Amino acid sequence: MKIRKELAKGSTPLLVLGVLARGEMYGYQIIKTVELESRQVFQMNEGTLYPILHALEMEGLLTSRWVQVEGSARKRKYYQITEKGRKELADERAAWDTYQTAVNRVLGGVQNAAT
Amino acid sequence: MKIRKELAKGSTPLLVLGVLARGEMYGYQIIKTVELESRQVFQMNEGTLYPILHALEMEGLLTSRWVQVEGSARKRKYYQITEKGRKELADERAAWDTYQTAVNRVLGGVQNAAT
DNA sequence: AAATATACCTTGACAATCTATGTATTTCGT
DNA sequence: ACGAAATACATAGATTGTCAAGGTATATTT
Repeated sequence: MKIRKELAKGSTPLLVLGVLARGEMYGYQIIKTVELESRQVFQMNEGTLYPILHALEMEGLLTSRWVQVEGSARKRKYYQITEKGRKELADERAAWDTYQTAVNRVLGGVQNAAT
Repeated sequence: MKIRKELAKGSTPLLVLGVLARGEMYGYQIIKTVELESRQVFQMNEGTLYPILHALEMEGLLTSRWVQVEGSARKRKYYQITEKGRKELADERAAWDTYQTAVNRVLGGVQNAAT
C-alpha cells in the first residue's frame, strides 16, 4: 500500500520529532518520555531509536550537542529539532491524520461512529 | 516498539478482516473496496494481499471457495471470515485503537487539541 | 487488433524494527 | 561494601512486512 510505506517509515520518527518539537532532549529521555506519555503503550527500543536519531540528524532535521552532567563523568547527547525538522513534522503529522482517517473509514468509522 | 510490531504485522490484515467481516469477497474486490473506502489512500498491492489471504486462511481466520462466473470462463476465489477470524478482528481493532490513542497522546492530542 | 481492466499467483529485493551485544557510569538495596 | 538495576551511549545481525516485477489467463473497451 502506497501511503503505508510513508507511514511505516515515518511512524517512529514522527514520535521522535513530536517530542523534540517541545524542546531539546537526549536519547534515553526520549524513550522514557514516549513511554510515559503513551502510557506504556510504546516501549521504544534503543536499537530502534539511536539509528533514527542519527538518520534524522544526517537529514538535517535535528542537531545535537554533548552536555556534561554537572559533577559527574556522564555525558548526554541532546537533540534539537531544526526548522526543516518542524516542516517534516508537519508533513508527517498530516500523513498520520490521513492514514488514521483512512483506516477508520475502512473499519467502518471510529469504533462506532454514526453510520 | 512493542505494540508497533503487532500493529505493523496486523495493519493490512486488519483492513482485510475488516472488510470481510461484512460478507464474503474475492481478492481483487477486496483491493478495490479498500481503495474506494479509504478514498484512494490505500492502494493495496496484489503482491501484498494474496500472501496475506493465504496466511490468514492457514491460520484458520478465513475460509475460501472458488466460484465460476456465470456465462464465463473466469473463476473467482471468495473468502469468508471465520469465528476465529472475528475474534482476531476484535483484538486487532482494539490494538489499533490503543495504538491510535497512544500516538495522538504523544503528539499532543489530535491535530491541535487544547494545549 | 491492441490496450486496458479483471483475476489469480510467486519470487527476489528492500526497508523498518528487534534482539543481542558492547561499553561505561550512577544509584539503590541489602 | 557489593551486586543489581537503572542510566546512557552505540552497532550488527536476524527477522519481518511490503513492494516491484514477473507470470498466466480472461474480458472489455477503443
